[in-house]
Formats: sequence, structure tokens, C-alpha cells
Amino acid sequence: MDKVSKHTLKSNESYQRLMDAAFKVFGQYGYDKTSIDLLAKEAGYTKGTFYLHFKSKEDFFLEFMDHKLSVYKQHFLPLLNSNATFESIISQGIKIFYKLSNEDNWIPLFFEFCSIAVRNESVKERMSIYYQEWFKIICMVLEKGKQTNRLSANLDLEITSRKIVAVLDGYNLQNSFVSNSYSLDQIEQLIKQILGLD
Amino acid sequence: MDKVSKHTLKSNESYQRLMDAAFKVFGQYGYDKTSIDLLAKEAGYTKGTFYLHFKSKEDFFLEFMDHKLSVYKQHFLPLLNSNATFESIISQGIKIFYKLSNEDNWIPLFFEFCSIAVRNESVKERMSIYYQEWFKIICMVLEKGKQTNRLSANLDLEITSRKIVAVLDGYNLQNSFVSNSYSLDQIEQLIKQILGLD
Amino acid sequence: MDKVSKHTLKSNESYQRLMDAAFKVFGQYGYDKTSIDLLAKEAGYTKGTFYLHFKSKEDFFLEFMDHKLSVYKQHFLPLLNSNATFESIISQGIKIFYKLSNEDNWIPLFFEFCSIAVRNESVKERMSIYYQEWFKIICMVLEKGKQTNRLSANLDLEITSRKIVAVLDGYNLQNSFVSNSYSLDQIEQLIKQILGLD
Amino acid sequence: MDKVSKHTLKSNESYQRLMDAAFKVFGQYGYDKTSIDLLAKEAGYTKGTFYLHFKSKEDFFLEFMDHKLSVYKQHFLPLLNSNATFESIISQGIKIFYKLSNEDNWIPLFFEFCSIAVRNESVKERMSIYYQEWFKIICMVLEKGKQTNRLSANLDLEITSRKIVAVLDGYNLQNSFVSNSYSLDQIEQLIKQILGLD
DNA sequence: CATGAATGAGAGTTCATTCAT
DNA sequence: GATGAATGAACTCTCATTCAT
Repeated sequence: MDKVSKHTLKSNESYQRLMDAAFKVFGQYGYDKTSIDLLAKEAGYTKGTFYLHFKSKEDFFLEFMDHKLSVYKQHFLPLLNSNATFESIISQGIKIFYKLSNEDNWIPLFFEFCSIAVRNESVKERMSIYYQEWFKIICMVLEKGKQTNRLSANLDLEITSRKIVAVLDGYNLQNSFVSNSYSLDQIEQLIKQILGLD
Repeated sequence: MDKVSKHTLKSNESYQRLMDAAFKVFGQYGYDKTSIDLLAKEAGYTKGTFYLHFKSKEDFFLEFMDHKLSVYKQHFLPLLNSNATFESIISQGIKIFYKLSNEDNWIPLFFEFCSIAVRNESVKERMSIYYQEWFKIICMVLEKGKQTNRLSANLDLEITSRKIVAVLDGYNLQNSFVSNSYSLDQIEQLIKQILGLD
Repeated sequence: MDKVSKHTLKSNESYQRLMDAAFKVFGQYGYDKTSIDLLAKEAGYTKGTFYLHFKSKEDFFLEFMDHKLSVYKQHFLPLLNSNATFESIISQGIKIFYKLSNEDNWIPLFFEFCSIAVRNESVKERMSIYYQEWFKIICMVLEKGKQTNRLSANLDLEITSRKIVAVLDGYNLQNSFVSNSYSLDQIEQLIKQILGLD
Repeated sequence: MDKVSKHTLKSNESYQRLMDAAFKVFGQYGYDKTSIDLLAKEAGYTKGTFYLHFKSKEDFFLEFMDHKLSVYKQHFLPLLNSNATFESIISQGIKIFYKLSNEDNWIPLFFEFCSIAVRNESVKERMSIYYQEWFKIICMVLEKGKQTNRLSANLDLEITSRKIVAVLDGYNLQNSFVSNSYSLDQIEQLIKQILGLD
């Protein structure tokens, strides 16, 4: 049983504590400037323990990234089974996105993911898969809109979902550098315009 | 050709070649993974030459970033004096953006800027200034649209410019990971929708 | 033998070996010309081990200097409890000083301490403290001379101790450059003259 | 005509300016921590000029040391032809010594000389010669004391001169670290005691 | 005479990784 | 499972020295 498979269970405490520590330190200092020493100490262990569980720093980062993006995605799954009106589901989704985005360390971490993904083919693929899943969830939500006649039957959901993601990502990026760049309302207004709900 | 100018010429050349090399190596490997050794070698010099011109790696990066963002911005300035129709100015702008974005190394470099800016207050400020200038240029273009009655007089140009930037950045980000994520036409269509030109 | 003690033993050994190596290499090459690489190699380790124990070269030097001066001082402490005659205690003290001074590397090392102390306020303070302790020990010895009526009750011990230290340091310095500059007898004679024992 | 011989004349301005700068920067930062860049700049030149005149940093330092020690010595030569009383010549000499010792940078520089001399045979020889000259001057002064019956005819002048130098050097060293360690009066008193003038 | 662009060896320091305990 | 001593490669940065101008 190799190291990696041990963690496919994702059950033991050290795994969780290292993941939590990673969120903090990778977010705060970035991948390169975070030493294993610091990461382990933050988790309450020492360097040695880290290598007991993970093959290398890179290996760990990839696993951490998968974990993080997967957890991120899960926050939106309840929307798929919601009984609320279409408009309120949309609002709800934007609110969740807004809240997650403003969580400490998330945006810096996301840039870190981007920075690394853009230079590493295999990481890029993971990001691509993540985006595809993202589009899919939005498509499923939008489908509800069509079914309830809130959206035009002609709307290309695939394209529309990509537009929505672009807008959300774009606002997020902008907000990282320009303070008070946007409000929840503005995002909501723009997305509704895109959906033809205005 | 006197002594001074020969020395100055040489100095200017090494400065410029280091800047050019930076675009390549920072884009390719990222800030942390790029060593001064590599950067200098890429420019055809040795480490020592680098430190003849710049105080430190960080110092250099900031200067390089300023330089790069300033050059980037300049590509859009001709739009301000264009005599073309409003719609074609918009198309033209998007085309320029699209072309620059697809230049090798630009997107990775931009993520690098983001990654560093988000953790460094002084870099963040530079990014903020850059974004402000960006908004301003777009506002000036949109103003033309108002003057020629192509845009509604009620349109809040400040907010609209931010929306446009968000959309462009967002599509750029998406396109870095999802291949064939969008076409020029799609961006143009979305921006025209935002402007109420559809 | 439990885990902790084995680790601790190893750690103590490398610490001690680095200190010992420092006596040799700092004495031989001086502070600036001694590289951490050389120091570590002399101790039988590599650079990394050095940084396991010490924060920086400067930090290490200060710790080493404290250590060395403290050990130096300890050689004289037995004099304080000696039952020998006052004159023989004085002779004994000078002999110890002479022996320590002729130990390989000590004088060069002492100049190194001086060189650095004179330019660094915090090192200077340590040197000052060291001299004060030095004066004190001599005062305590001289006090015995007063109690046994070998020294005049009028003698200012504080000032006299400083004179003795000056003479010893001065001869040491001279002896570093002028071969056969002085003999033990000459120092002893001068100090006895200062004490009014002649 | 080689580089060195140019300067045997010791006439040109650059020579003097570099010597003056050296006194300041070597005194302030020490040999190793003083860069040629800084030295030249302090003298009002650039690196290149330095190498126009001197073969290497070490070469320059030795020449500077010779120069400095020679100038130092010259301050005492007037004593040899003085018509004052023996006691006042002694006082005068100590005063000159005291004044020179308290000149900014001199003591640190002297330690630098010691530090380097003790590790370099040829520099050591220069120091030895300097000390010999030093002893000689003092001997010549003391001879006057004998001729005027102020000193015992039995006094071994050679040994006495060495004692005096030891006392002066020793007090100087002490004074570098222990503030208010000694006064002119104390030195004078001790030296007079050594001479049997008390 | 004087400059300063360029070099390259070498410095102090960090850190991912290994492994005996 | 957990530790921490040890390594060595790689990094940023400095500086004595050279030489074309």
C-alpha cells in the first residue's frame, strides 16, 4: 500500500490538519515561499511527519488543490435540489460565490492555482475539469429556469454558463486589486442582464 | 561618438535586454522559479550585470511590471483618437485585447502579477492604479458612444467600464484552462449586450 | 537509551564540534575570511548543519565569543581560593596568562574580537563586561595582599587592577609582532613594581 | 615605469586623497567590509581610478599601512630636539599619544593592522620594524633623562622603552571597550613609576 | 587620467528531502 | 506514527578585477 492510497481514504487526522494548514500558509505565502517546515508546524507536526504522508511538496500541492476545488464545488450542490424560485436560486448562488470569495486566503490561493496550472499541463487539466464541472452545475440550474419559463428556450445554456463564470471570475480578479470595485447587486444585475431576466 | 554616449548606449542595451529576457523567463517559470542567473543568461549577460542595473530581484520585478503594464496600456491609446464608428472602435479594442492576451507568456505573466500583487501591498497599489487607468480609457471610449447617441445617456460609464474589464479578464482566465472556451465573437456579443447595443 | 537522548547527544556533539572548529578557523583566517562552508567542513559537517544550530554567522560569532571569553576567565578562578602566599598567587596568575596567550590562535582570535567589538556596539558591551569581570577577579586577589599586609592599605585596587590588565594586554600585543619581546620574568617584575612589592 | 614606482613620489593628488579616504573607510568598516567602490567614491574617484594607481586591494592596504604608521611616528620626532625639561618631554609625549589615540578611526584601524599583521608574515615584519623604531625613539628620549641625571644610570633603556610601549598599547586597548577606563594622569603616573621618577 | 560596463568566483542563507532513532 | 539531525543543491547578492571607451 503506497503513500497515496493511504490517503484516498482521507480519513486520518493528520491528512485533515495538513490540508487546513495548507489553506492558510499557501494562501498567505504562496507555493514557493511556503516551506514544508512551516506547513508542518502550522499543522502541529514536524517535517518528518509530512514526508510520512506525502511523496513530495508538489505531490501534496496537487492533492491539496483537488481537495480544495472539490470542497469549493460542493458548496453549490444544494442549489440543484432547491425548491426556491429560479430568481432566488440565482441570487443564492451568487451569494455563496461572494461569501467563498471573501474568505481569507481563498483568492490568493486561487491565483496560486492559476499560476501553477498555466505552466503545468497536468495541473491545467485538473483546472479544466473543474471548470467543466462548474459549467455543468450552472447549466443544470439554468435548465430549471427554462423549465419554469423564466428563461428563453432559445438561450444556449452552455455558452451562457461560460459567460456567467467569466463574469464571476472577472469581478473577483478586479476586486482583488481595486477596493470597493463591485457590490453583490452589481454582479446580480449583470448576470440577470445576461440571462435576459431584466 | 563620444565616450559618454558609448557607455550609455551599452548600458541602455543591457537594461533593455534584461527587460526583454524578463518577459520570457518570468512568463515561462514564474517569479520564484526564475533565478537571476537564468534571467541574465537569457539576456546574454551574467549575474553581475543584472546587479549593475537593479538593486534586487524584487525591485527589478516591480520595475519590469510597471514597464510591462504601461506598454500594454499604450496599445489601446490609438482608440481614443480614432475616427471610426463607435461599434468598430469597440470591435477594434476587443481585437487588440484578444491579440495581446494570446501573445506567448502574457497570461502566465499576468497571473504572476496577480499572485504577487495580492500578497504585497505596494504591488497591489500599482495594480490598482493600472486598473483605474484601464477604466478611464474605456470610459473615454464609451463617452464617444454617448456623444454619437449610440449609447443611452443614462448608462453609468464608470460601472459599465468595470463590467467590461471584468468580462475581459474573466474570459481570459477561463481561456487559460479551458481550451476553445470562447471566440472573439462571443466576447463581442456579450460586451454589446452589456452596452445595450444588441 | 531513549530517542530523545540520542538526538540530543548528536545535537550537542555537532554544536560542540562547530565551536571547536570556530576556535581554529576564526583564529587562523579571521571572521570575514572564514566561510561557513569552511567552518562546517572543519567540524566535519556541511553548511546546513551549521544553520540547524545558529541563526546567522554573526549570531554564531557572538555566541562563540561569549563562550570563549567565559572559558578564558574560568582559568583564573582557582586563584581566588588558593592558599599559597600572595606573591606566588601573583606569579601563578601571570603564568596562566602567559600560557593561555601562547596557545595557538588565541591572540589572533583576540584581535578579531577587538576588531569587531570596536565597530559593533553590542559586541563592545560584551567586551566591556568581560573586562569588568577581569578587573574584579584581580581586585579580589589584591584584596588578599592587603589582608596579609603584603600590599599597602592605601593602594587603590580598582585602578591597580586596570594597570595590571593594561600591562598584560600591552605585552601581549607587543609580543605578537616583536619576537622575543619579553619574558615572563619581565612582566612579573613590572607588575611587582606596580604593586610596590619590589 | 610600473604602477608602484609612480607612487614612490607620493606627490600626486589622487594618492593623497585615496590615503585620506582609506583612513576613514578602513577605520570605519574594516579591511574586508570596505569595497574598492566605496573607497574610491569616498576619495572622489571611481573604481577604475583606483586600479590605475594600485595593483590590488591588498597592495594598497600595505602601502596605506606603511604610510599611516610612518605619519604616526613623525608626530613624535619633535620630542627628540626639544629643549624642555625631561619630565615635560615625557608629559608631552604622552599627550601626543593620547591625542592621536583619540582621533576618530585610529584605534579601529590599529586593530585592523594587528588583525592582518598577525596572520601575514610580511605585514608582521612591517609591524615589527615599526615597533623597533618606536622603541628607538623612546630610548633616545630616555637617554636625555640619563644625561640630565633624571634617570638612574642603571636603567636598562631598551627594556624600559618596551615597558612604556606595553603600557600605552594596553591602556589604549582597554580604553576601546571600557569607557572612562583611564585618564592622562593615570598613564603619566604609571610611566613615571616605571621610570623611577615618583 | 578617468570612467563604468562587464565578469565570475564565492559569500551567506534557505529548503526539499532522507533516514536513523 | 513521529521526530529532528544532516545533507547539498540552489538561491540572492557582493565585490575585486579587467578593459574598452
